[in-house]
Order: sequence, then C-alpha cells, then structure tokens
Amino acid sequence: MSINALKGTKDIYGAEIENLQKVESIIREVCKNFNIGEIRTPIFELTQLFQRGVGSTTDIVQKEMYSFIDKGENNITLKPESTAPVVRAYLEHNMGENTQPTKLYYISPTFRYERPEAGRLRQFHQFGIEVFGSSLAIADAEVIAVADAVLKRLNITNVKLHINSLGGPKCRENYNKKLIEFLDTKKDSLCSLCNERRTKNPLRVLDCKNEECQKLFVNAPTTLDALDVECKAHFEMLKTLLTQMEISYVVDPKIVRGLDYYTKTVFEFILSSPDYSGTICGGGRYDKLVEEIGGKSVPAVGFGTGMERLLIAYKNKNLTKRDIFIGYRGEQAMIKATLLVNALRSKGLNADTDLLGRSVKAQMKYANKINVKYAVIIGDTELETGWLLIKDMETSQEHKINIDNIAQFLL
RNA sequence: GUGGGAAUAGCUCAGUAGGUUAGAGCGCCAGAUUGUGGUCCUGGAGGUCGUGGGUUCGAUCCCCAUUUUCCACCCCA
Repeated sequence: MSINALKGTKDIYGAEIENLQKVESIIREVCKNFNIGEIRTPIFELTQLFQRGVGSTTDIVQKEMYSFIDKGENNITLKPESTAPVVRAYLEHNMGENTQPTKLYYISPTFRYERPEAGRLRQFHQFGIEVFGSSLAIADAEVIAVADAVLKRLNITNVKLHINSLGGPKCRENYNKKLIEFLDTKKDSLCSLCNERRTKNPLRVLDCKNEECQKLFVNAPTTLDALDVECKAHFEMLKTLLTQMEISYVVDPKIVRGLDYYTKTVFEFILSSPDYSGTICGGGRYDKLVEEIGGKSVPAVGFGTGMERLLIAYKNKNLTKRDIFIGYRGEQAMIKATLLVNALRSKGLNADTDLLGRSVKAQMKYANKINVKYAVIIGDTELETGWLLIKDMETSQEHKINIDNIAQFLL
C-alpha cells in the first residue's frame, strides 16, 4: 500500500514551481515599488487569536480550522488566514510606534479543512498585504493598486475588480435594520435557505443563487444606500482615485465578504477562466480589527490572494533558458567537462553536463530538452587542440572558441 | 457538511453488451553504417485497469464499501 499526499494537499515541482517562483518574484518586485516590507509569521498560533480575529461565528473558525493540543497543552491552530497573525505581530512589536503607515506583505502557507475543488486546497498559499495607520481612502486605493499591478504584470486580463462599501459600524447597524425590514415583507416568497439566513446573517441573503429570490431583491436596499456622509465621501474618493490610476472597476453591492471584520471598503478581483472562475483576490478595510485583537484603535486595510488561483490564471510557456551544455566522449573528456562546467557555474552561469554516460547524439538530445542556448561536445581532438565548436541551439551556427575563453564567450 | 459524475501507461484519454497476449496520441529510451539536437521514419520499455470485498466457471467491465478527484450547493483565496 503506497502512501500518497493527503487530500487537498499537493506537491509542486517542474514547470509549476518555475511559474510559482516567477509569480513570487513579481510580487516581491511590486511590493518593493510600493515600499511594502515582507513579514513572515509562524505557521501556527494560539487558536484564540483566530477566534478573536476572524470572528467566532464564521465558517472558518467554526468548522475549517486545523486545531490541536500540543505537548504543552496549548490550543494551537495552523493559520487559516494571515491577517490576524500580522495584526498580532504589529501589536506585539509596537510597530505603531514607528513611522506610520506600516505596510507589510506576506506569502504564506494557509490551512483550511474544506472540501477540495479546482482552485481550492486544504493547504494553499496566500499572498496578501496589510496597511496600518491610515483611515484615508488613498490607502484603500493604494492597496487595490498593488493587487492590480501584480495582476497586470502577470498579464492576467480576464479579471474584473468589484468594489463596494459596507460603511462604518453605524451605517451597518442602520443598514441591517433596513434590510431586515425589507426581507420581512418578502419572507413568504423566499426560499428556505434565504429564510434561514434572514435571521442569522441578513447580509448574506442577497447572495442567494435562486433566480426567484433574486427577482425579489431587485429593489432591496444596498449597503451603499445606508452610508452616512463620511463613509459616502470615503467611497467617492476611492472611486476617483481608482479612475485616476486607470484601474477599472464595477460597483457591486453584492460584495459583502465572509469575514466579520470588514468596514467601509470591500473589494474582490474576480477571475473568469475555463479552469477556475471566482474570487482570486479579496480584501477591504478593517478599522475595528486591531482593537478587537487587543490594541488601541488603528485603522487598517488589506487583501489576500490565493497563489494557486493566481497560478491557474498565469500560465507562462517560456521556461527558463539554460546557458550551456557541455557534453563529452571518453573518460578524459568527461573529467575535463566536469571541470569546465564547475568553473562556469562558479561564474554564475547555468551549465550542465551528462550524468548518464550517454552517446553523443543522446547528449545533444538532452541539451535540446533542457533548453540550452549553446551546446558543445568535448572529445579527443578538442582535448588535444584546445579548440571547441560551440553550437548555437537556435540557429545551429557553430562558433570556434578556445577552451579557455568559454566564459568570456557566454558572458 | 449535502447531492451528482469520474478513476485504465509518466500525461491526455479510448475500450470491452463479463471471455485468453488491454489500446492510441504525447512523453521516455534506442536505431536509421557507429562525434552532434529539433522534423520525418522504424523499433522498444512502461499498466496487479485507484484500493478492499462480493456475484460468476471467469470481473478492468456488474454490485457493495473505501480513498482520491471534479462538478453543483455551502463557504472562501
């Protein structure tokens, strides 16, 4: 009986890891452009942190966490999201005492015990950023601009930005009242699921996929209708800034987000591709969260992106070009090839040789397979004369180069 | 957590109304007078047909269970 990777987990290798590394490096570049520093928090935290941070009524906390008791009898959880840990770190290290704002990004494994699907794993990886210390719409706009820049640099175009505003606590209270009043008038026509949500989480009712229900919601109040003057101005400014940055968006009152902590701005980048359709990046403002986790009130805004979902949208065909393959014929030549390859490697070049003792022809085939720019075979003649015929694998052109000048030629 | 498909070579998939040696394409390896790749041609390796049980003279095929995967809900990134 062979042992396989667990349900909802996977090995990443080959072309996929090359693409992943490429995506990661673009993310790091973009964050550098935006002056956002990296943070790496532990893979596990006290369970309590997530109960407080994510919200104890959310699905994530109620049924999706990998929790266990360690040998010190601590109740520990593998991180199901990274915002709460980053907030914890922000408070623990008094980052708020430094020059503000505090801008952080992370790329981290994340764990949720869910039913796996395309674009959904139990161990997945999230890239996200958190900006602390600004309550202005310009911070929201900058956060969105980061996600937009990453997507654009990855050439992911079949994606659409949806934005909405939930308003502050007062607006939400106000809205909930309005919404419940509205829903109560329709309760006899709503489906059973809607009626269940109506009492538990009214915001979610409008998400119903049932067409009959959707018809009833045409005139439902939206969170936008319930915004006070300040929240309204905030949202308008965000829209202005996005327009100025030429980031196209649609206002979508249905975007409400699943986590409890959002206030004012919420947004999602939604992908539609044959391999996966749905949210690829989601976030918003969470002005109450820092306080909730145990500090003073600090405004913050951020997002999370599923790396695997990003990878589905980003399919790069151009694999890395290697610099040179040095083949050989005979034992003396093999020793020489090893020496040469090593010298080139220490100069930072990508050099490879044959490890299987193959025929010259097979070595050339290998050189072709691994996608090298140049290939050369060393044999008795080359050892004697010191002159090599280096073949350009694209044009088939051969260059006569002295064995001592290979590095020069390649650089 | 609920409901439904799928599982056959490294990959993508055919197939057998239950019958001896289970196929294709791609990939891999090797040849085409022995020191040069990519195209073409030829040959080869590689599968206990997801796993366990049952029905049967006989199961890759039918039944049950189990695991994984995909889809629709639910939820999310």
